[in-house]
Amino acid sequence: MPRTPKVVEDRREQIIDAAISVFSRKGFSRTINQDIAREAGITPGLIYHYFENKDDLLQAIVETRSPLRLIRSLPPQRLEMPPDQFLPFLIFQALGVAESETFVKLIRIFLPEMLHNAEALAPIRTQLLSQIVGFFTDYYSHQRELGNISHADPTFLAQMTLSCMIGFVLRRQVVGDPTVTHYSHEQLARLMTETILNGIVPR
Amino acid sequence: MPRTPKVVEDRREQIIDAAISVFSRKGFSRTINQDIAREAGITPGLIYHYFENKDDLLQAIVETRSPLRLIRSLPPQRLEMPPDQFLPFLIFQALGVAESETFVKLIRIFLPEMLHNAEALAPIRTQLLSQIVGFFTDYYSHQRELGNISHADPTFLAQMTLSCMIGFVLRRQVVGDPTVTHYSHEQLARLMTETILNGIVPR
Amino acid sequence: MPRTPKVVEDRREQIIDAAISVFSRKGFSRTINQDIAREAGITPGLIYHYFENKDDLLQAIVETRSPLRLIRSLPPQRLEMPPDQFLPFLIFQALGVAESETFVKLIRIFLPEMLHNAEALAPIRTQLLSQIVGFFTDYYSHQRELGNISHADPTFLAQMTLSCMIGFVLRRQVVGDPTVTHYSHEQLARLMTETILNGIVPR
Amino acid sequence: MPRTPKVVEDRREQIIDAAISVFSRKGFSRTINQDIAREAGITPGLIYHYFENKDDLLQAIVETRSPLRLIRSLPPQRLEMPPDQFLPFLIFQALGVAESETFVKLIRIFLPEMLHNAEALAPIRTQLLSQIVGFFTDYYSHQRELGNISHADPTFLAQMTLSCMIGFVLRRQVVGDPTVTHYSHEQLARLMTETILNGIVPR
DNA sequence: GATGAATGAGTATTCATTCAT
DNA sequence: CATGAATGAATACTCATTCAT
Repeated sequence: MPRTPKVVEDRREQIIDAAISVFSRKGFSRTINQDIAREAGITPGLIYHYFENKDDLLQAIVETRSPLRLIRSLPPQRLEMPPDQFLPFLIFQALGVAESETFVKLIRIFLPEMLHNAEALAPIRTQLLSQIVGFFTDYYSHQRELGNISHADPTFLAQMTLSCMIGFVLRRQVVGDPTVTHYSHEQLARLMTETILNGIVPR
Repeated sequence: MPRTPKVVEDRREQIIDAAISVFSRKGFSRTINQDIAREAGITPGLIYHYFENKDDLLQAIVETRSPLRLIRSLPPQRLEMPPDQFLPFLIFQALGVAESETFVKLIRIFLPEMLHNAEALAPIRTQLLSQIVGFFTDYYSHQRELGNISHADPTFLAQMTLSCMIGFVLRRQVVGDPTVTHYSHEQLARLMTETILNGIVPR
Repeated sequence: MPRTPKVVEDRREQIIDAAISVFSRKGFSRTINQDIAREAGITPGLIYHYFENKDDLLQAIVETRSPLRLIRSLPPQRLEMPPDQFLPFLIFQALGVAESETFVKLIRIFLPEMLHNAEALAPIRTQLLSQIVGFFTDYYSHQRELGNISHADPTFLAQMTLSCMIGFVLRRQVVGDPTVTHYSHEQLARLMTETILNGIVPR
Repeated sequence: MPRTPKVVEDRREQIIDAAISVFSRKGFSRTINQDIAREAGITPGLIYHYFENKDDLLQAIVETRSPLRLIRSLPPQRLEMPPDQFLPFLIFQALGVAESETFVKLIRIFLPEMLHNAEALAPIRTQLLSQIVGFFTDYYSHQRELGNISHADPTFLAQMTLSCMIGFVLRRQVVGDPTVTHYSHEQLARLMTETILNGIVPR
């Protein structure tokens, strides 16, 4: 069995992992190749054996570590579950992914680059979020047909659910807002669900 | 009164404004002093008459253009208004500020720097958001006492309202998510309010 | 009177002169910026104040030191002189230019680059030589009309005269062929003229 | 007889041929070992089994592909032929060699290196040209004794004939001068001979 | 013999910062 | 105040060469 391809892949992976760590810590621009090489335990020249240049390395991160595939882990068979059961479960799961060490690293890399290096990260902008919105919209539409929810506009409801989670994750993991870091995932899932379901007007 | 100090102030302001424009467009690291000078219509050397160095210029932006003061525009006298009147008004106002050209520029500068240049932006993290959360908490607490809302935890409700708005603004202005950019501020204010007030469970 | 433009021009010229010296000695590829800077008595970074990059510096040499203008020094009023007077004079003058220190330096730079960096030196290839050929053709045509020469094809005669001089200069200055370096310009002019005029067949 | 040495020779030849192709196209300095390896269908490391380093490979080209041996193809037995028969034949033959694909490649390699990498190519400079000059000198001297030519200085006549051919070849193959590329070898041989024989003064 | 991953010295280029004018 | 030439340290990237496999 061939050994060479395996080695190549491993070293490439290793450099990508090292780059993710350093980029997420110092940012893409502030990271020098020596940082990546040190983290990967290699010399800087070797990076260019596997990648055209620094931008290509970033691109490789986007392509091989893209959170796009995470979407596929969303459970389509649960569309039948009513919101009071499904939302806590889904939010809890989603927070688990979005606040995992790996995912947070990627956010810390992609978010700034999305702002000032737009073209490199177009797929994330255009695909990732619209997939998630689509998933939520499908769920809410289905539940509305079942009579389980009353909301007039499933698409906006999807947008709002997603925005709300993004807002929390951003403040907790990116901004480091000290006023929201103390909630557990369980608490967040329960409190968000409750609010979304019942609203705030007394019944 | 001497004229010179005034001129100095003006020139400082002019450089700060130029820096905000360029930083927000290209990012702090990718901006070179020549960019700022060109935008300000001066030469690079002159920047060093008014600022110690590039970091000091960023610091000056934080100090003189901090959105902290925007909070003071929040209308404390309206605490008595019931949520169905106050929320649409407040959200509409908040979106007007948060999605104003000036504010968006600052977000585009501060968000990445907050991630990878933490110390420089500590005040924003620690003060700005907690003030807003405080404002919302006060409002919701008061309304709860008035019996206008039923929510058990005014603080979490404040957190969620804020996260939701942040999520929307981030996707619209920073990520450029094409699935949410078509809503008008009026629509967003109305739809968000409706959802927050009534929830999604049929009554 | 403004001083700045003058200084800028001088420094640019100085760098170009330094580059010509080093390029002609070591060749373009083998010359590092530190060589040029040392020769010019500056630091390498300053080169980039005046030139985009190394190729741009070569381009500047082509444009500002091009031997194209030397052609204009060819004496058009002498077209009437018969070949036995004109050729020795012209060849002597041409050798004086072509074997001047300045011109030889340029040949040593341009000849290799013409081979392997073609696009940068297109003007020299397409303009310089055709101008010279044109000059000779005009002269020989005119002399033929005057009955002073019998050659059937003035254009080929022009080509041959030029090729002959180029061949001598190449061997003397570029190849360093030891078998031709001992001729003086006067000797070369006299011997070449004699051969061109009379040929080698006994009359 | 062992087979291995033969293979070694073949592989060496193959690398030399590849190097000649790439060097002549891109120049020695601009060629990287990967270029040579690709052209030869091998990997870069293998080059170092057959050559010490890049310079050694150039040296091997000089030694094994030197055009010095081409001289031996010059027809010594024809010294008796009068110039009006011999010159057209000789020039035609010489052009055929000098403008052959192989020879032109070598010129394109050696000419630049001769300028900026002098020591490596000393033999070519000192031997090749003096052999050719010697051949011509012998011929012209002999013909002068036979009374077939009147020229006073056979050595200079040899120099001039050679320079003239070199000038043509240089302009056609190296400089790419568009004003001389249209002549056929036959035309060149005939026109040059005619001019050398008769000169341009009417008889 | 052959590979190609790995090294490390070298080099072009960038750019914040200084400072003489 | 203002300029912009000048510096020099940093840094991305290249490539000849080595060597374990």
